[in-house]
Amino acid sequence: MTIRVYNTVKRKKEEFIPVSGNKVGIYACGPTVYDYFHIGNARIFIVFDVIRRYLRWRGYDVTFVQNFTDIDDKMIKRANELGITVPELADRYIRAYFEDVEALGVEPADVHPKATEHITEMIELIQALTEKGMAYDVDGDVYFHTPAFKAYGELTNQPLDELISGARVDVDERKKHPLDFVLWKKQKPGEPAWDSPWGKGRPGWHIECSVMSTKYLGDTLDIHAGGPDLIFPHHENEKAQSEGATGKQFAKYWMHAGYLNINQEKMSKSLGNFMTVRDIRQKIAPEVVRFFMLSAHYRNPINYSADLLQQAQSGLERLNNVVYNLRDVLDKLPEEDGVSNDAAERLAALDAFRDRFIEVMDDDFNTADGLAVLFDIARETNTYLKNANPSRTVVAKTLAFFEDVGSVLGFFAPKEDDALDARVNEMIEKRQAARKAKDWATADAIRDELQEMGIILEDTPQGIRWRKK
RNA sequence: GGCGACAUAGCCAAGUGGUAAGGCAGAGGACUGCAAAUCCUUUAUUCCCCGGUUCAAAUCCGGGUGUCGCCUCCA
Repeated sequence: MTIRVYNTVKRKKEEFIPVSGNKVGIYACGPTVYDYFHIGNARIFIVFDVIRRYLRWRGYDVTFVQNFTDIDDKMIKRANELGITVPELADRYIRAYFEDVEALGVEPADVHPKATEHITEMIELIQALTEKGMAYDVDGDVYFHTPAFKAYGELTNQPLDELISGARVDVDERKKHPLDFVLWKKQKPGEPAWDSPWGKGRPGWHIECSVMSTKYLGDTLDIHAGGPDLIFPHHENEKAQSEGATGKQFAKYWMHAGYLNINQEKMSKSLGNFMTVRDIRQKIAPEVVRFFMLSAHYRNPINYSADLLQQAQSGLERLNNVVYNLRDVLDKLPEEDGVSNDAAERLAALDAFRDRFIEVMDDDFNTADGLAVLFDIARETNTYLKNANPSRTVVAKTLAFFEDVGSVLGFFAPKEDDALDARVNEMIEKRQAARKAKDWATADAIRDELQEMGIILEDTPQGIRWRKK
């Protein structure tokens, strides 16, 4: 069984075969660091974090590159508003990016290149395009000439003239073709600028990604990923620049996630209907946001609402509970193996679940189905844990299974907090004493107090258990 | 105008030819001092509508309806 991936450029699922053996290079367009990112952006980060983890888990040697756009119109405008320099602005929001993304369980990329650190390479690429007659200079601005690239429109699935007819923007008279786009922008007074053969200026948006992707991953990327609103013009333009310059295929697979909607409408900065991860983190565990994103297929649009997040939270709690219970039971189990007579059956079932997980994830990363597999194991595990004498091997292997699959989806990592543990244990002892004396009022008061501390206490047939909310 | 996506129970959602996964919420039961957690049972004769192909369709084809998106910066 091989992995199948939906390729935007082909508009269908294809077998995933990397360009070069076991190595997989993934480039994902990163944020423009002029503000906190919103939960629509977060979906992209989470989705491609899981895809990257999964490919690695399946044995591929993955290099994941995600850039920061740290120079463009929005950066300059925002820096001016805040009265700081563009690099200061970038620094502030790059730091915020890493904080928010860590909370969401997204691993840092292998390389996080910044646009401003690759100006030289961008100039070289623009020069190469100019020499090939695919780009032209008009008074310090350099444009890419779209008709010079025959396959222009392939990714968008639209011929050039159709793209023009729908255009909503006034055409710049200096351009040879309405869809020609800027590679190098002439400096305006007060703007940051770099020297170039065309005078002082700064790079256009699309050229950045062409340079930063191929610099770290080679001329042909295995996967180029990004948000769906980047397909046109950003990715179409990147493709034209890169393939125009190298004559080679730029990306073997183009992957795009679905939108995150709010009130049935795309969440976006320009519509102003966005919520940042920064804000939402105060109210809801970022882990729940992650679970919510993964509970639908990555290419389908999902609608965001407080109610849906609540549903996600309940679902995730169920899974977290079973993992918690496994750890708790394992702690208390004697070293020698229990005598559960269906141990062999349980271990075989675990293997079957693992196969199922791989099967659904191999099919274009179906995390919704992957989670369904976990819910099935959860039910069977909960039943098994009611066993008076569970096998230590079964419990340990089941826990290992959850942690292993969790390492792909980004859940179930153990958390340590010893100081709190001591305090909680003390309170539990007091409560047990009260219960023994049938002093239910005191017992319940202690339980309420723990609840305030974010600790949920349960009296199960197997004994007292507590967990952090 | 062109290109595209989506429509499955109260809600979320998987499933692309073989007779409707999973989760949340609800109901009943078991367990329990209570609560929580957990387990069992239960909730779609049916997958937006109308035609067609087929032994067989939620899945394929044609037509329609509705919602959303891209063709400007956006993930």
